[in-house]
Amino acid sequence: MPEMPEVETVRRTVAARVAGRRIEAVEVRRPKFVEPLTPEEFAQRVTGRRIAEVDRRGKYLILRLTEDGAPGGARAGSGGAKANGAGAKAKPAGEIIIHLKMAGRLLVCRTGEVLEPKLEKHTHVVFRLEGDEELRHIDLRHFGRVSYVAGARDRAGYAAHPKLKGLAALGPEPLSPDFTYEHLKAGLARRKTKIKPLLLDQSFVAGLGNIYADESLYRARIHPERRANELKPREVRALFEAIQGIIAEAIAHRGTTIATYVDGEGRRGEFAAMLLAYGRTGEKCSRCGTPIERIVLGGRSTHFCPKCQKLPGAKRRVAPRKKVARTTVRRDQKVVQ
DNA sequence: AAGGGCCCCTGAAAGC
DNA sequence: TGCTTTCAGGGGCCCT
Repeated sequence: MPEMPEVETVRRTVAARVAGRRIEAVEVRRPKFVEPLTPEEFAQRVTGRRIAEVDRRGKYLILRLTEDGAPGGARAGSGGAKANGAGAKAKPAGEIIIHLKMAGRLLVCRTGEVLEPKLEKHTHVVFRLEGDEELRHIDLRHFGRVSYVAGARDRAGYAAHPKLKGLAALGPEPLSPDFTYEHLKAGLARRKTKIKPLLLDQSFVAGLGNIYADESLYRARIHPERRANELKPREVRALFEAIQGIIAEAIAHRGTTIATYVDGEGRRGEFAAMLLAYGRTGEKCSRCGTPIERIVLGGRSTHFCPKCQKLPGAKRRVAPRKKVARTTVRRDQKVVQ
């Protein structure tokens, strides 16, 4: 299930293969994927354009197109797509925006290459490129979307598209300079919701999905049902570092393959072996040996260590009244002053 | 604002 | 063995 590290891995592998190349033809096999455009409208807008670069925001992939004026320039080496555009100053001509949802793939294939039947059956959009290769959107679950926006590429432009409200509302990238400890602290303080569902909220932080939310909380030793605004500064700090650490490590390992995920060249990710909580129900916690538990939060399976990730309040059922009262008073006085 | 439920959709796994 | 049911999951959307 592609989350940010998987989508970033797809971005890198796809960019290295398609950046700078012209789209010769488009085949839309399932019209619903390009809605609200019709297959004809979608093909007409995209055909003949050049893929200047492949970008990413959260879990969205963005193919930036230019008019096919200048030759594609450098064939985007290992450095990725962003370095492109130094030579040719072609005009921006719109963007193809792809969300893989949970089972989507973006594969670079030779033109006409026949894949296994299951993949052929669920190939929904094919971009035929110059140079005898094609970029295929394959989705076993049919949840994904391929959208087109003209020029704009700003939040307002995305917000106007019926399928891109989420992109328009994305929060900061976890590895970007916008995502700071202070930002996280302030954001958490404003919310009373449980921390796990909040981490899945793409407008809060972009790119975390079920796997990395669980892993981040596990690493930070925070129970998934803790209220966001009740986390202590130490815990917020730990969470901040856990999120950045996990995401960076997962990208370095080219993502996590549980079932179907592969990158733009069909390779699996290697991070699954390093997961310590997600999918490890009943297995021993790597820190304390307690069996990992699974609960459901906001409709998502959630994995955690009940000993390392405690829920305060659940166990101090018989607190000595005197002490509690005194502590409260003291705290109140401090706050008032 | 929070949270529950539903929906999209298919394949795998579990149940019978 | 084979058929049927359940579940998983990203994220939008509606309702309370």
